Amino acid sequence: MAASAKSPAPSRGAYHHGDLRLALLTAALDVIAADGPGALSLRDLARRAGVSHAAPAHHFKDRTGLLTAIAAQGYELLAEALAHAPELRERGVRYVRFGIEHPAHFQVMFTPELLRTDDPALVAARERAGAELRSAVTAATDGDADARAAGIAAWSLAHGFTTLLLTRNLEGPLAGGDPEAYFRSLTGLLPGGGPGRTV
Amino acid sequence: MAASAKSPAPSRGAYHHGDLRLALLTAALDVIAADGPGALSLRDLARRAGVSHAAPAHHFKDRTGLLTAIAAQGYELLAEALAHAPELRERGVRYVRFGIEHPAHFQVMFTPELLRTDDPALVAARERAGAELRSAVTAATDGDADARAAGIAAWSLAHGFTTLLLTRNLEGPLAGGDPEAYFRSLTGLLPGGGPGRTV
DNA sequence: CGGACGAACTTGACAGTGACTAGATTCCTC
DNA sequence: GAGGAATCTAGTCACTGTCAAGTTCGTCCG
Repeated sequence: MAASAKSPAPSRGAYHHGDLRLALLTAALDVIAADGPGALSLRDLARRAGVSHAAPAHHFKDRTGLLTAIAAQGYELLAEALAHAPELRERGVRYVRFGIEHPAHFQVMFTPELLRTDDPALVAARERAGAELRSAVTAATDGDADARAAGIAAWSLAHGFTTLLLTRNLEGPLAGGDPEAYFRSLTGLLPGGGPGRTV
Repeated sequence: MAASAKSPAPSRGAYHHGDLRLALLTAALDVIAADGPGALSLRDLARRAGVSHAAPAHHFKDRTGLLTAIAAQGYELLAEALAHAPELRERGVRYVRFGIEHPAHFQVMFTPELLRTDDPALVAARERAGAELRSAVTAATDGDADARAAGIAAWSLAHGFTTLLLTRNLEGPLAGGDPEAYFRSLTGLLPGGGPGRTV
């Protein structure tokens, strides 16, 4: 129609749809957040986007490909969220916040049987997020002998809290309160949580 | 659960199969442990047991019914594992051990969208396990004001560690060591871990 | 300017799945 | 023995992912 500039659109060319890949991804996130990865159907996504049932296969080879792309995106978002955080406790809070804001990503990232775990993009993104996690711990413990143990403890605490939260296992105790604030109070029970060691 | 008091046989009557219900459950656990709940197919289970494809429906109404039964059984096993443990740290270790020994149960128990969460048997079993968890915490904190917070911290730590372990996220750090022993060392970072308060 | 090329998408078909129904078989109890 | 419930078979339906072709469009090259 009008614009025939050589600059290819920011997100690939649009043919019948506009940006089908993006539309499929966001629709998939909606479905997963609502009913879990098991409820995901490529045909349903195609229907929502108003394209034919086989169109998704062109962007993601198959169901596993779609989920792998979501996981990779999730690790990138997580790495981004963790970066530039002052110290360990704050990174824990951001870990929890990431789970709350991106429940679909979180769930898919930690369900390995749904993914092509050797996908290069996935491996790279995961490594980036892992580096962020590790740097926070080593900075807090500052070369302590059992820095690794402290890191795993912190990760377990944040991960467990987030998981229990997303599986609706903390609704009674929290009673509608702010999860992040609650988690922040929990971190006081672990060493290295703040600027000064608390143990 | 049509429980007729006259039941003479220990494990229900055997007709064509022997004990189809049990066979289906154990086969399902194998499949889930290997490839996750998404790989579960009633037809496949029937094939493994050597019966027709519709036979499973007579024991479990549908796929969700089977998974709900597994979750309920899981909570019973967990309650049983937690009972009679001396103190909080030991219960945490047993929580981790439960996850290692019953990975399929663990995964299904904490995937609510796969279950009929209002199933009476499931609710009852969950309540039993929850009571065990709570009693361990209150015994350790002994009426402390933030006993609930400590309980959630302990639960988060054990749950997160188990989850990360089962999703193969700790293979690097642990390097084949004993997970239970490793977790036991982590609990030293939390208060109320031993007979005497450590904070 | 026009034709070739390739990417995005459509159409059609296939095997496998879960849910459902009706009917046959076997076992237990009386 | 006969009745009745538990158990299993067989067939159907709508749905799914995947494959193999076609079709339409943008772009580039001669």
